[in-house]
Amino acid sequence: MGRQSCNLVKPKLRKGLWSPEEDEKLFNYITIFGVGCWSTVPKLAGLQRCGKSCRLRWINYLRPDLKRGMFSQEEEDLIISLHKALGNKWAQIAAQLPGRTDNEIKNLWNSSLKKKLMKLGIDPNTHIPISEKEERETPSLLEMEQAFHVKEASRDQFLSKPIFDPLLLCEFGHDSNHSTQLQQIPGPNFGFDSIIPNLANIDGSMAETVFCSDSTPRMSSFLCNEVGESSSNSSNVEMVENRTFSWGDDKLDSVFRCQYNGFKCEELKPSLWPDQVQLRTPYSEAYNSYPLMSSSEDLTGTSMEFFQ
DNA sequence: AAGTTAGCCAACCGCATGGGT
DNA sequence: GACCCATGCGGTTGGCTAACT
Repeated sequence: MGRQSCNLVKPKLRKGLWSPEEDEKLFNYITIFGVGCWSTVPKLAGLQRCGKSCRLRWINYLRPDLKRGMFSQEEEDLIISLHKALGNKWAQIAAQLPGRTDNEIKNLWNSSLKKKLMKLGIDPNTHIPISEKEERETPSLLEMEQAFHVKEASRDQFLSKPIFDPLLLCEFGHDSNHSTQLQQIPGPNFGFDSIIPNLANIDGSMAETVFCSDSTPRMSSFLCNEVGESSSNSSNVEMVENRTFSWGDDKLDSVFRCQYNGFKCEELKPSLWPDQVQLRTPYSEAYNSYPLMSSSEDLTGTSMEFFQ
């Protein structure tokens, strides 16, 4: 139905943290008269708060049956299994944990449990092991061809062409402070167009909306466009992590990250090298696996090629 | 010591729902 | 059925604090 929030109806109402005096007034009122009509509680209890705020304060903090302190391992396990079954139904989850509030559980989930699961390699949203999930989601070559609209190209042509993803980190150009420099991929030989609309055309040329000069890495061009900047200055692109590749044993163990005006824009996670490379873009929360990648031995000032 | 960053938690906000008129 | 109102729920925000630079 949509209604005005209580503070708009009564603009003089107090907001923010509760003082001990307010807590005492509310606690005394509820212990004497019990929980009834919340909208009348503030007036009767002598509080400059809206009923909604009083209800929340009581439920989340003042209620005498609340359990204080850290969550036990058993409670955490229960929350995880309940979340697996119920999803973000915090009230339903809280109903299974006496003395715990939905808000408390939600906060625990967002600040701690999510990260714990991710560390264990489990997707906190689906509760599926991430490796298994990626396996399910990694497209076949045929799917990739279809997904990227390589309609005219024959399979052989497709395979022979370097695969180009405009968000790949090597597109960020070089960092003079580091020994390894990654520069432009050959322009016209893209195997498929971008997942990003209007960035690269099917023939491999860049879309017209990209305005930065040739000397500017295309990723930053894209980002410049994305944020509607009018300047082609790429100095806003900052390499926040740029460790030297280890190519000697065909193993790549570093992760690159870049920021654009503080916005983390992508990571390249080559843990599956040499069979796959995982890439995260601003458009994908999860890493997507892309098959194969090869490179010339000396990356300095050279291109990287992506092929099957 | 001062500034910055990250984590945590309390509280707010908007929307959905259900009951009463 | 339409409207009003109270309550409940889940997502988000803001502020405090500790850790880090």
